[in-house]
Amino acid sequence: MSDGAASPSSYVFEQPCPIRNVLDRIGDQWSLLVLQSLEGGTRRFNELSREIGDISKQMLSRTLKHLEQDGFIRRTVYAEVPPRVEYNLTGLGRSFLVPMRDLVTWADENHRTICAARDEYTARRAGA
Amino acid sequence: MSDGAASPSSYVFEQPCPIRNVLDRIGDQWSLLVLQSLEGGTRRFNELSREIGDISKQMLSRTLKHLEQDGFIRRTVYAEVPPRVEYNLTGLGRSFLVPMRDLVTWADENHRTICAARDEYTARRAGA
DNA sequence: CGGTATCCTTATCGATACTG
DNA sequence: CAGTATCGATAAGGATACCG
Repeated sequence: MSDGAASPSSYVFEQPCPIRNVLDRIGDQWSLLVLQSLEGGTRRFNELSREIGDISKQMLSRTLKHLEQDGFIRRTVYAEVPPRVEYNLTGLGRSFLVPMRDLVTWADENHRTICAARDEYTARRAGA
Repeated sequence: MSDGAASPSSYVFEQPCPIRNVLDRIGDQWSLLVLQSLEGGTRRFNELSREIGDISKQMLSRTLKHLEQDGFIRRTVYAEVPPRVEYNLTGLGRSFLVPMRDLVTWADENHRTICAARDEYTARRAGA
């Protein structure tokens, strides 16, 4: 606070906001799942597809491309037949998972409270 | 559920995943902005609208309803003319912002690296 | 195997007119 | 002031055929 820079939260409302720029990317349906999967080690395209389960090839492809583009993951192609492509986390990707894990933990610890709040809200509307 | 159970990340792939259920809600375009704004204290509808700037009335209304429904914020109606409605954070909402702030800080600290990675990716595709 | 291109359906969102 | 209802544009997403 007292150091020169403003706190990060002070400019989340600015129009090209760097924080929103970053968070919007990983806030999508699939990025977190892919990252979690890769945390378990190197994975190939179809391994990821099977592990995540309900993701389409297109979305997996896009998500991987985005993550690679942002430097979260590394894509390695082996000149073999049949072709082999491996994905794994970069240091950046790994470092991202640190604060992310706290948020996941929070969600885990509070989802019951949240569900209860939703039910209560619904009940109030119905009963009122 | 958390006691003695597997780590939260172990069931992010399950179909009705509580973590995704929670994170999908606050991962939208506006929830975080509204929460950040309310962190500054009690706000009224049009105050939020002005502070966030580029949000439509409809989206603000929906976002507020979702956040209220999930127990992140409290909506207080005063029986006055003209009508006055105030929004503020609940304890749950406040507690959510703790891990969220770490993620925002991470995004703030790493957005340059990410932008550089994006540029490099683009350059590689163009130059290759 | 590891994707991309295409088609089509559905969800999202902004603008705005209207209500209490 | 504080929203809700309706409409239309657009983007996201799934299914799948096809390519290297």
